[in-house]
Amino acid sequence: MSFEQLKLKNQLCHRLYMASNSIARAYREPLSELNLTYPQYVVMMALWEQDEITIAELKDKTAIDGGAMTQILKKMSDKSLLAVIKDEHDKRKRLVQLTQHGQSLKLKAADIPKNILCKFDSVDATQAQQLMQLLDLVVNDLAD
Amino acid sequence: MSFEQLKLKNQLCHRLYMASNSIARAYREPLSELNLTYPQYVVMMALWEQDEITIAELKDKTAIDGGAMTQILKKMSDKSLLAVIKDEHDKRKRLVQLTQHGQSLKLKAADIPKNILCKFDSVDATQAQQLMQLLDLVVNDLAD
DNA sequence: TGCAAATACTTTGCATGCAAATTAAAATGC
DNA sequence: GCATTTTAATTTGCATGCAAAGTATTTGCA
Repeated sequence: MSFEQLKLKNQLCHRLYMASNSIARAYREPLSELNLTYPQYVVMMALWEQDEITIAELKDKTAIDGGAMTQILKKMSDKSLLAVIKDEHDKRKRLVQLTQHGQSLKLKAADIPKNILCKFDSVDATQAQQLMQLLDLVVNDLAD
Repeated sequence: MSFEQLKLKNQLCHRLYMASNSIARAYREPLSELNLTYPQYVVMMALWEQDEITIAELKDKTAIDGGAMTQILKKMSDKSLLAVIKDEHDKRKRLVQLTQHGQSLKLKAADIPKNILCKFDSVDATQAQQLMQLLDLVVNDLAD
């Protein structure tokens, strides 16, 4: 038996593993200038779109794990990027709110996506769109 | 300014992040039956293809970080899946060798890829191929 | 009304991913 | 030949990703 199905070159999962790590690595340098890790940047993007949302909503938007989210928000709060405040209507919930500093960082981050995209010599805009659509299918099919 | 480029729905990186985590999560259950984590499974696939290679070659094939690789190999060695032996020709190098147990696990793993693939209701074989090709472009463009 | 079940988070423990520092050994260069 | 550089791994420290257990509230319902 050749076990073709077990060869690394045929594994979609391994491609995703490498691509995800590669792109996260590519963001590392530009994000370090903002003193942000990649997941922290994802949280910031979510909050720049909509501020003052609950932790649960933030988890939905970012797909970041709950256990990790607590730690990430704590570190971001320590850096005065945001504040986590109680929801008076439902004391189980907590609201996440950008600080002035957190809001102002949006301007500094504005050029990052462009600077990453310019590294893609072989992938044009159409292919990038196509790639995102295919990835959405994968994510949806694997969702519970 | 709308800052479209900072919206999560436009981030290829976030799609990759979610897709990679999703698929790794999908492997978790079937792999737990083999007592393997996902990166350990990747190491096994590499060794099933070619046994008795150096750690450096294993890193190349798997794209697993060196620091992590040492830990992963130690755990796999503790589980008697493989052995790490000295290379007598070059004492800097170490060779990784599957045990009988490690080799025999290949049969039990043979059905895993199929069982994952059947979760993809929306992605046919052609799209999966296309997706892998696009991911290869991304990885290559981001390679140093 | 009162209690079990569901929610929203936090905490804990384990397994990476990654950068940087360290160690050991081999290859180079002068 | 020998010091310098390069290569191969390991070690260390930090930041997640994730499952499972724990805590505090709120809902649902009998």
